[in-house]
Amino acid sequence: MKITIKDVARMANVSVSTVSRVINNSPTVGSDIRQRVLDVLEATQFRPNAIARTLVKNNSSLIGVLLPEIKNNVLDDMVEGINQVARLYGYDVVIALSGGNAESELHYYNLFREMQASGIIVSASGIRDSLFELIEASQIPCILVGRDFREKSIPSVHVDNVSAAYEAVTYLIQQGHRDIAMLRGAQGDISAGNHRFQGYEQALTAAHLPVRAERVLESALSVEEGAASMRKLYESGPLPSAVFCATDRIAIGAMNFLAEIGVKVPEQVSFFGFDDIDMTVIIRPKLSTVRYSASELGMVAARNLIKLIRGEELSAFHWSVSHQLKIRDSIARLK
Amino acid sequence: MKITIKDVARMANVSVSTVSRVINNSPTVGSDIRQRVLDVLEATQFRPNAIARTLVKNNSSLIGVLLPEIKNNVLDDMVEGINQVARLYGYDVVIALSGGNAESELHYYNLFREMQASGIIVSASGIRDSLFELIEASQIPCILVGRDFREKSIPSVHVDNVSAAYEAVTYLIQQGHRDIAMLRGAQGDISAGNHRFQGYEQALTAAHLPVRAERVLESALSVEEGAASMRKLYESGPLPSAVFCATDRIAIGAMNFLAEIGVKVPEQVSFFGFDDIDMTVIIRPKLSTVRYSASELGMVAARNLIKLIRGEELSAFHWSVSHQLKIRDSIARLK
DNA sequence: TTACTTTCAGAAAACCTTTTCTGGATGTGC
DNA sequence: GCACATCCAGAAAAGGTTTTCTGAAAGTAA
Repeated sequence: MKITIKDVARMANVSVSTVSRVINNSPTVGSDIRQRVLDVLEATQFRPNAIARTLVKNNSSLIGVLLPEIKNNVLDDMVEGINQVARLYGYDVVIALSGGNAESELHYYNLFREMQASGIIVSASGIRDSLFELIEASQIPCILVGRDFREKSIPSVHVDNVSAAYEAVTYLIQQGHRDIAMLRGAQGDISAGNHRFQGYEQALTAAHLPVRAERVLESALSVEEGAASMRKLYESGPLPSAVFCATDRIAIGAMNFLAEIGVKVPEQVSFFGFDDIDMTVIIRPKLSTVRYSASELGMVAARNLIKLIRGEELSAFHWSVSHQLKIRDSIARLK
Repeated sequence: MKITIKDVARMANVSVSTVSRVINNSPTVGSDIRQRVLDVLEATQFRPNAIARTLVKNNSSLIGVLLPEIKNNVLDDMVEGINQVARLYGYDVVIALSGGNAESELHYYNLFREMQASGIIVSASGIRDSLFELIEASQIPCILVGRDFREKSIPSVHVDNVSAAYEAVTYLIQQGHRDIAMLRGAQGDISAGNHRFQGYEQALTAAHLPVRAERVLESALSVEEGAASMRKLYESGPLPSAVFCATDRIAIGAMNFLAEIGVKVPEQVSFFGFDDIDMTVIIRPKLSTVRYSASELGMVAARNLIKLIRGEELSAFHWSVSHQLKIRDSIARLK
């Protein structure tokens, strides 16, 4: 049998209202009675039913975070950032994992809605249009993370993927590379990959280099898929002099494949990654990559979501987080 | 203004009870009226308030998962496993991240309690005694994962860390190693590390080898800490011929440190890891390690938690999940 | 037709809090 | 001693849903 506020009231010989007032630190209760209630509270280890409280207050103080998966190393830091500012403002954050599955995605988004979450943060890699429509239709505060959605009607925070990719590829060009391939994310699935591809395109074009379709391969984000894509590239003709990868994991898989067949990095092929996960400095050669702060991503998202919840004015509708190139050992300078 | 079941009832010209019955597929409503309600439901996109429902049903169908962090690669697979069976049985799973912080740990555990979660799964690495007492005191179904708690009163599922470590270290001994160091997790913090250390001790003792305190170093679970511990070991005297590490991440960090100072693995020092994360086959030499199925861990936990929730008889109180040695290139055979 | 059962929808209670409203007791100013 | 304000605690309403209870209408058997 679960203990309720009624039980506490009975045991302390006061009304339920009084108990509630003590729990919520209302000053309008005498110190002797307050102490009596406090004692019972302590003795019973009573925790108020948040469900009932949310119902009457019509406010859950809950922020839902919807992620596709967590293997992706950057998400841990991001959630950490969200947690940090959310807790500061008195919100709790709970996470749901969609497994990258459209049905799950909708299910958990709706769960957050039904749980009366105050707001929702959606990690946008892999997000489907169906979820989009739902977000736009429902009036619950929501922020997208990790994907550049300048064109859309939902506020978002992201790395400026286009610029970052542009800078990375331009660096490769400056090092003398002319035949630069790209291992991008799957076309429809991850929009960050799309934007990184745009940056790649723009950099080549700006340098009057051709963008050749056979030099651009799709790959899922995993190490294994990176290796598979690299194999395809290898088998399809002469090796490019450099490869720009949509994520570090793809790059690591690709480099590993080359190592196994005896191709030397960076002597024969140079590599550029994206994300700066911890393994970039473990593998040999150390991977050059684009670094950004995932926790900052989370903090900006949480901060603005809370503004949205409170009905405050937003300073902007889309924010980006700074990035920088980390040049390490995976790039050869061509004369 | 939020739309409620009352609004739907009014619009369909029926009572709220009838709407509720339609939503919950009660057969006791005529087909013409049902259709009328269904139409309004469709038109309004109404979602019942889960908060109110939980309050009256006294059943949330929610499983809370409390994790220290998610950078640890195995947790993703574990949650995947939990999700899979939970959804099968009609439960939703939400995750909270404690950041390995005692206060957060209690906070989120209590949040799950207050949210009337049907059950809770706690990933036990890093768990504090305060949380323990709380779990034992509250009568809400709970299962511990990832740590061997045979001695405790809370049901748990885990890898048999003692045996697995015993087998790994015994393998090293069979390969001719006599001076085997261990990089274990921090003493109090991670109990899996404790049990893995026990296995290490037992294997040495069984082979009549001494367990020398200066050969056992504590290390947090990260790559960076693994490197730091290895540096300490290196500076404290002659190198051991083999190192058994409590996790792959520690091993990877340690091996990387040796690579940087020019010590050859496995020629000069052999390595054994634990977890079989994806990077074990990427680094050179490929790391020998202990493999187990994290998703199985999650599935067993979820399955038994649901039994507990339903009040069914448990087949056991502690379960273990199978493991196997993955022998790769990080171990030299000594003559 | 009568008496009875069956079908189906509405009324109302219940779930557990918070909060407004009410009113009794006490204190204050004249 | 009276009018009034102040303080504090209890009563009750509210929040949105589910479910039991009730009862009207329709159907069935004699």
